[in-house]
Amino acid sequence: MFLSTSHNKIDLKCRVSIPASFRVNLEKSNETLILFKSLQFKCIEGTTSTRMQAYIDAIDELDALSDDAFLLRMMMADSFEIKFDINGRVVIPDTLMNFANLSDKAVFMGIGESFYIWSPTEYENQYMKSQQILKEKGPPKLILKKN
Amino acid sequence: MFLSTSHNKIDLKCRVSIPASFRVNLEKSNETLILFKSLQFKCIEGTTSTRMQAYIDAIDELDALSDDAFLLRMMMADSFEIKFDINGRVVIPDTLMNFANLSDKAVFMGIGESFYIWSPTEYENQYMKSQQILKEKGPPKLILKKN
DNA sequence: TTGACTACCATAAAATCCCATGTTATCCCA
DNA sequence: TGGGATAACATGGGATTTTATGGTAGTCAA
Repeated sequence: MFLSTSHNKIDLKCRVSIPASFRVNLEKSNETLILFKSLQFKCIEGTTSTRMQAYIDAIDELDALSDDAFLLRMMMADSFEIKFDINGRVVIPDTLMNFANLSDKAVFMGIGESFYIWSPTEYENQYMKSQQILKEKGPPKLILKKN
Repeated sequence: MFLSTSHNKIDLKCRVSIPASFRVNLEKSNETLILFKSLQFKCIEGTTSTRMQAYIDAIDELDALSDDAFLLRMMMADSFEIKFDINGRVVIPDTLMNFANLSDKAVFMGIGESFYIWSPTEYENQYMKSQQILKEKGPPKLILKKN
């Protein structure tokens, strides 16, 4: 489970510390980390290799000529298997730095099975948006059912 | 089951004792504790990791682009897996301290499948409100389902 | 030989662990 | 049923370990 949010610094070599709790999560289940362009937002998404494999398998279920399959294959092409250094840091590939508009700060946001890496400003925007939706539409129906 | 109410002190390191009965509850079922921002109130909600995992699984069931999925992901970002120290205390993350307006005292309120942590004043308000509603509208029409 | 990349070392700040203590609740036996 | 003994609980403080992050040295390839 990837939970919680933290703000870490990106140095001149594009190194960032992955939050310790995320790292532990990966280590416990003996998973390697995959980073890729989010299909929904201007941010990087991180997840386990197992979950990435599930995406790959899902492509085979689709019509091979469909737009969906095409997009998913493109996503794979912009995915990176990432290694940690001894201190729990990773280097963010240039492509992803540019895509997510990252420079010197990164916001890590755990969303359960995976996590997002945002630029601070983009994170701010999305957070505001969620508060707005919550205010207008109330909590997800799922929550009310289970309570 | 989380039941009953208790008032505990928060120290300068943001540590609080989780009421023993809540702790026993978690230990018996071998659960870890998750704390997160309530989507309904200005308080912290505590629950088991199993229950949180159910929410996470639910995200994959939803349309990934829907508002509900978006809000649930945001909820994960404001959730924390919490460890106990040897005395049954936890540290409340800064984000949650601020959100629930906590400083030196916390009110723990068991509500069945989860529990709330309120600031004393906010707790007072909500309690008053419930008494008021009870007085005006009478007791809730509760229908117990037979299994 | 230079430039990019990787592995490793260093350090301050923060989180965590563990011991100590007063207080409250529980037990047990007369 | 009373009351002392015992255990459980809530809380304080200090020692220790992690974590995030800066820097340096080594490696490989163009």
